[in-house]
Amino acid sequence: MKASVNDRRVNSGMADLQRHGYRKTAQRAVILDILHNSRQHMTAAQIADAVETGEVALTRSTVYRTLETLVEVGMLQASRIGRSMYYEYAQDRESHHHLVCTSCQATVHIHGAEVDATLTRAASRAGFKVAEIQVLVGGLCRVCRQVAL
Amino acid sequence: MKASVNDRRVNSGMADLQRHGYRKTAQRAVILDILHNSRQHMTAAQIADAVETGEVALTRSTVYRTLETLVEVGMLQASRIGRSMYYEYAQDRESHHHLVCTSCQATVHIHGAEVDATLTRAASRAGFKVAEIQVLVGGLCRVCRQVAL
DNA sequence: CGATTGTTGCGACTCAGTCCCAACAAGCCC
DNA sequence: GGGCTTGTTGGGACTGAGTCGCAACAATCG
Repeated sequence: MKASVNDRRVNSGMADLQRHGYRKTAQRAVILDILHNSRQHMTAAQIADAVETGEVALTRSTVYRTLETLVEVGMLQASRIGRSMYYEYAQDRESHHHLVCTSCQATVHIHGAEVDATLTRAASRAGFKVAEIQVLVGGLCRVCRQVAL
Repeated sequence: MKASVNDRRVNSGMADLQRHGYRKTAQRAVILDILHNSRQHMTAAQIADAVETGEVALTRSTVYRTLETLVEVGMLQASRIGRSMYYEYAQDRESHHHLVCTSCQATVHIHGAEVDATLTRAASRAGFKVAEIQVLVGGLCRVCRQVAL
């Protein structure tokens, strides 16, 4: 099926796109929609799968390119976990990091402000101007710790 | 050329291997040697290239497997930067994180203790038992900042 | 509505690993 | 020192996660 901007699902506030000189397209709306509704981070592959079950089809390259531009305009946040990037809808623009259970993959957010400040301080002592901070904590969640006993 | 444990280069202190029930092999010695001499972290691919210029040849799978076991016995430290893992000789066992220049790829270490403590505290509040912490700070190094002006 | 130019689809390609299995070689015992 | 056992390696196929080039398409502007 061909995608069109006139789909119902669109209008989730894609004005940010236009402000950055990008066009509003059905594909961008669909991906934003999926991430917005899922309320959790997803890989490009998961998003592609989610799209397939919908009424609009988009290719892998489009998924990747779209995610990139949506991150650029600030509508999505990206973070790397292991070999793949995960994307989530940028609700609160506040910095957060991820805590991932190595056993069940459960993920929780932790506030990033304090860690970010410490890292930024250390970086400037080394003469660096920080552009991005990636933090990932792996471990056993409460439930998996119980099971492991 | 066939590799043998009788090569000169071996004996860099592979006792750790045996303590963990692993055998001493020429391949393990070569990789350890390269990382020890390079004094910087390298990807599996870089290590494979470095090996090729030497007198012993080892395959890609061996490089990956060897890196894995050397990390396991604590002789190497691994950290992910972008899509690939980097390995470095574990000299000081003290925790450190990486600061990478997004322009020239220069990398410097920063002490990890403080950040690790903050993250560990946050994690236990969330019920997690921390197993590993990955931190990566990207930015512009002093030199590249000058150039960018 | 028509022209312009940003976007998408498609397929080929790369990079970073991972996996399997037969050949090989450390380490142990005699 | 010579076998035997079993851990290790080589070689090659395979996978996951992207990336790239280009022609077809569609949002936006006038």
